[in-house]
Amino acid sequence: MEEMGKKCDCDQCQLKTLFFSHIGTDELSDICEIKREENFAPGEILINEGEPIREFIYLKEGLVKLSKRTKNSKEQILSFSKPFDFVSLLSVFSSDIYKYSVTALQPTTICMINLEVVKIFAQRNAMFAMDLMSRISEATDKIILDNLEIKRKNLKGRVAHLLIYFADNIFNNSEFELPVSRREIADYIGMTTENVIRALSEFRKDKIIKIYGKDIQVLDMQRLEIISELG
Amino acid sequence: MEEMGKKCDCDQCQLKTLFFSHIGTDELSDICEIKREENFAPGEILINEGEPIREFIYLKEGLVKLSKRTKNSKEQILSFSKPFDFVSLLSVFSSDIYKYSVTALQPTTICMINLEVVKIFAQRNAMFAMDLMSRISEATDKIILDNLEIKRKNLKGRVAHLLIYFADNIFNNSEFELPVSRREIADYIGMTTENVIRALSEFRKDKIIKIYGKDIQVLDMQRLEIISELG
DNA sequence: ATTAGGACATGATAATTATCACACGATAAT
DNA sequence: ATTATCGTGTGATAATTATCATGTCCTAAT
Repeated sequence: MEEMGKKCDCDQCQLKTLFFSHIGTDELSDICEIKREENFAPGEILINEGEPIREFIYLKEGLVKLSKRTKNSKEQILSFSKPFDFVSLLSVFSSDIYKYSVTALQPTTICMINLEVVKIFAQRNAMFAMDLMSRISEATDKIILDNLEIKRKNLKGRVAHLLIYFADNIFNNSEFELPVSRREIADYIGMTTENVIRALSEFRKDKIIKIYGKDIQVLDMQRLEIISELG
Repeated sequence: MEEMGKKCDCDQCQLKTLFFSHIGTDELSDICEIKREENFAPGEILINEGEPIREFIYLKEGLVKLSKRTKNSKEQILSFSKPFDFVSLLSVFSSDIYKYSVTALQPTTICMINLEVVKIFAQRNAMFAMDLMSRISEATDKIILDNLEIKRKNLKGRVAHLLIYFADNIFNNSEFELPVSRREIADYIGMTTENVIRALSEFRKDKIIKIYGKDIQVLDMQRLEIISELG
């Protein structure tokens, strides 16, 4: 968790157009002055469930998991998020404490702005507020739709779904390094670790994927898609 | 689906304070002029998945289900909503077509306002926009949290969870008439109809509930809660 | 160097859930 | 009146998933 960025490069920020598109250049430099950038190594916790929400946070770079702890302290994973799928947005306007934890899975950079400042901006600039709303809706809609998809599949279908998700949405490559453990996959799809491992092993035996530890190579995407669809 | 309400009684509306609290009396009478009220009988469809979103809709009275159709045309139920848990909000700002269907389970009254008008209000009145955001976040947070709860439970725990939900959140009574079929319960908790029936039968045999068709009487709420928690 | 713990892996067995078959009553359609 | 359909209900059996046991490999801690 290392402090960064004194210089104001917000106008260079790739994310600027995404949800600051309705903020003028002068206002943007104001934001630039007060924003803070932070880096997190894989495994580091960005946000801890139960903490008060003080900052508005968005993902600039990296990959994170959103999770929640059950009463018997097991972890349930809600979603994985990359830049543009926002993070702190979820509970920001419905609660004053975080309902979910956020943990880095890959080296991650976030940008933080004091929440009160964002609220003032939103009150002054309705188009900005509308943009925020769209982002909230999109992020939560994704989570809800994805969870529905997973719910209707069986073990193999769920694991296939996840592999396709990483290949197509996160890495844009049929070969990638799993950024999560087998247990995390289990916590996400709602099955046991053993069964996740078994499903992966079967995919390997059926020559649908190759496995070298965390490295996955999808050999037969078509079959994986069929399994995800019918499973 | 019967047209209603010419007279402007928005200032009498119980919901007014909830999300129109930042709209002045003069603006409110403008809204009142353009709003439309509609009634739906149980089983009638308020919103059909795939339809364009033209109206901003909120529940004034009644009970609805939010659902989505899978590719093999099975129904998945996302949530049940009563007034204050908003409805059309979900996809309103993230898409221009509805991603979910909404169906009345009990006699239901909705209030509709042209979406463009609402957007103009939101742009003019930032506090109103902030209120809207809170509502969206709350509604979606509820769905996400509830689905997580269900995910970690087994068959009996899920059925118990649903019974408690109806008793405590919808009817405020340990005795109530199920507003849904056994199949709809199954579509909600992600199990088969037969197993939902079996779970209910077992609760009956164990004297935890009484069943007269759709009428349910919870005899032992404590035991039901234990089942919901541990199940 | 040794120990402890965690991630990955596999097999055996138990528990849970789905599927199929059948039945009955109510209701809608003709 | 009769057929068809749907919701409810139960039992038998099959399929799926969880649990428990065990082992290996790797890494962190001492």
